[in-house]
Amino acid sequence: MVKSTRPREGGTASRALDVAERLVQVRGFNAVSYADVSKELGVTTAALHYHFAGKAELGEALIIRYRERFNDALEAIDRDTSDAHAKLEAYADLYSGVLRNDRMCLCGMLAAEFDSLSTGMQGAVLLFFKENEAWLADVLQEGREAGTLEFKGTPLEEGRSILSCLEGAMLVARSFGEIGRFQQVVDHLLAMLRPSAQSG
Amino acid sequence: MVKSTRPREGGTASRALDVAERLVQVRGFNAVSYADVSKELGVTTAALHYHFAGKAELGEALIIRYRERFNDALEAIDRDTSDAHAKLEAYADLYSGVLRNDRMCLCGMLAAEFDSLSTGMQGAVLLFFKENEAWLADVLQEGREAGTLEFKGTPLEEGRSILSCLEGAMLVARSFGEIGRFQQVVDHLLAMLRPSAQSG
DNA sequence: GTCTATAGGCAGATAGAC
DNA sequence: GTCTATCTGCCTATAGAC
Repeated sequence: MVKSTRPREGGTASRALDVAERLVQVRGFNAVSYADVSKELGVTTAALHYHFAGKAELGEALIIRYRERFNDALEAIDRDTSDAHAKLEAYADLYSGVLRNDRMCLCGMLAAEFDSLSTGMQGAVLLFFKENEAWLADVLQEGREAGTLEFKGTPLEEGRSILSCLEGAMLVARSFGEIGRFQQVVDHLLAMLRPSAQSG
Repeated sequence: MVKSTRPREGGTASRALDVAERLVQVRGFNAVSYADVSKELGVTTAALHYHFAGKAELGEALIIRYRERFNDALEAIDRDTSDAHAKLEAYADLYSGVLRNDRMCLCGMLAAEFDSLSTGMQGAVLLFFKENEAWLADVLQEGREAGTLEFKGTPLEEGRSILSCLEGAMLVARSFGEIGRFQQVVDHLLAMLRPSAQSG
């Protein structure tokens, strides 16, 4: 079960998650230590253990909060945007924002380290992906019905492709330190979804 | 400079690379230790240090050999296949093979851990990507001229998109343990390149 | 909630014998 | 080329004072 005991905003637990999130998104989970987080936080590792029983629990809390915030952002998109194509652009912008902060998507990063994670963290990562795919599928379905998006196969299949491509584009673009590489893939993907888009 | 001092096939250095390669592709570089590799190899860590000065040197040798073998495979595709579309299918099959062994692309894995790698390893990873993109660009150019492939933009841009999408598809598919997810993205990408392919 | 102190283990790495 | 032995440092984690 992926529960959410939201730590109080501004409290130590919350700030610990802020620091850990950034470090993990930049270096990877296995390259971040309790000492890294607690030092930057200005407390001892013992204090950190008071808030999170172990590194795995800290990692799980990290994913859960990331996922909740991401879902909030998706709801905001649904609220503010009606056109399906514009929703996809807004979705891609979420990723662009992460990349501009020199970070990788938290769950994309953890997907690479998947086999070395606790089962709790693994489950939380997969849940994040599933919810993203489901949201994308809904948007694609809307767009298809409204005639503003065209694609082969089912909305879920197309959503899965989009998620995979965005994660990969982040991964590679960040290595090169060239955000333009990410945007190019996004433009390519969105162009393919335009009604009657010719491939060549 | 990315030099290649090929270790003798079957020797300790070569077998060490075999073991390390598999472990890194499964767990990630930062979750693999000298002890892990040497233990599985049946030698001590001191012996491993005789062949590779440090973990970074081992890592670099890993990428260099991986890259050389990958380039050999690309040459083989060029030799055995004339149709551009078939070349792309063969290229995707290289990745499928990696995934079937429950592994991630070595350089995709290291791209996630990029910021925690030595500069030598970083350079080798980027070189791998660049060479892949260049090969893809060549194939795409051939296909466009032969009329067997259609795509928007330059061959290099399209090649970069393909590389990113394949790496991302591996990343996500492997987390779910569902190779079918990877194949679905591949089918989608290849379908988009068919001449006169309609998007919807 | 945070601290000091410390345990126990594993990391990468080296010296020197064989 | 491989070994034993060892070093130093960092890791996660805990006990107990404040």
